[in-house]
Amino acid sequence: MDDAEGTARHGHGGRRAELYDAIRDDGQELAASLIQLLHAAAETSHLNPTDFQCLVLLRLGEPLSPGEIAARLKLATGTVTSVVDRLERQGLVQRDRHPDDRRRVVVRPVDPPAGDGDADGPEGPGGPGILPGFREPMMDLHERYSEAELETIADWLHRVGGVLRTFADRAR
Amino acid sequence: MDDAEGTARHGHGGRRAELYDAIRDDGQELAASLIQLLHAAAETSHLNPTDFQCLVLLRLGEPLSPGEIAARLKLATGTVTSVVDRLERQGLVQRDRHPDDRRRVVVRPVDPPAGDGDADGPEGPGGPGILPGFREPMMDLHERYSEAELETIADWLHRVGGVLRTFADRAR
DNA sequence: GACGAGTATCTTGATTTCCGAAATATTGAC
DNA sequence: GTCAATATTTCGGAAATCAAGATACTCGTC
Repeated sequence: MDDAEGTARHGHGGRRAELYDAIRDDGQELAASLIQLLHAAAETSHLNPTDFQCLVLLRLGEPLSPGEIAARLKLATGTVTSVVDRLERQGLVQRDRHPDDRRRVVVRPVDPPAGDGDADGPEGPGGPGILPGFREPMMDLHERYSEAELETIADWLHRVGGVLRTFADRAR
Repeated sequence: MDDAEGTARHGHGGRRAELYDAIRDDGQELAASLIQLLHAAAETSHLNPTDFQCLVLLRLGEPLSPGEIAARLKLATGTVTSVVDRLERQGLVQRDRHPDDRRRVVVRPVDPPAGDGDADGPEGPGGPGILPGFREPMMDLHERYSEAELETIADWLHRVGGVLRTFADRAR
């Protein structure tokens, strides 16, 4: 079904296949880099990988309950208690009881404050200093592209995110 | 690079800023999904997160020495010995001595064979079944785009990979 | 050739993290 | 008001991780 609409074998359609491969290879390389980055960032934060990843999840998304964290990180619920304990002890997160359902606890990141690390302006939602110094090179990179191209990139990113989220959700 | 310098404040240049934000937000969401996916995939592989991430690194890149793995994953060298022991015991990697420098060991993934999980054709270099069933939705997704757009995406992915790799390398 | 400095991997014992199951607290239905 | 259901925490044991020392190999120098 690859060449479904017929394009993949359209004379010089090999170009298209090349692009698929390039995107896949670059994507994999990027994933590998991300893994290493995850550990490097944890290291510099003086956090163990699990605690750090938990914190990233909270900062990049919405507040989560311990049970949710356990499900997403595939940890035992008891483990999450320890993780949140450690993060809370360091003042990085905060436990609040759910207003409606008081057996629930919501874990919220604390002090998500100033910018992306190299910017001091008010940062966007959920985007605190996970990766200090990352913003600038990305801005530089994006200057290379036209508005239309950025449109394409944003669209693609959004859709890939959807695919990945579907995958992540399915595994629960 | 088209209207390079002055565009970000060009009357309705707000559109550009919007796109920057969208790319950042979607990118972060994607990173969060990737973290969850990492643990889910480890779970289904019956591997602990560290072992799994080590395996991914080996499969997605070139064979690495234990010392290299330790540096990239920020682990003690002794830990890597255990990790590789476990992976080797399960037949997932293989230790080879370096031909020239025999105190060195190179860890190579074993049996990287058939496809991406849902494809049976010969898979590309280093791209075994890390994520079964991922190929198809991605192919479907990419059919939405023109060749020129794919060109843009591939280019962007490649360059972002470069930025991330720089970051990962710097932390060593 | 053999010696010593330098480098890479592998052991070992102590510490930390993680899991699994039972205990506690709260809700919602009957 | 009682009881089943759900969510979090506690607790002991197992596993993974670290730090430092031991071992093995290479390379430059004599």
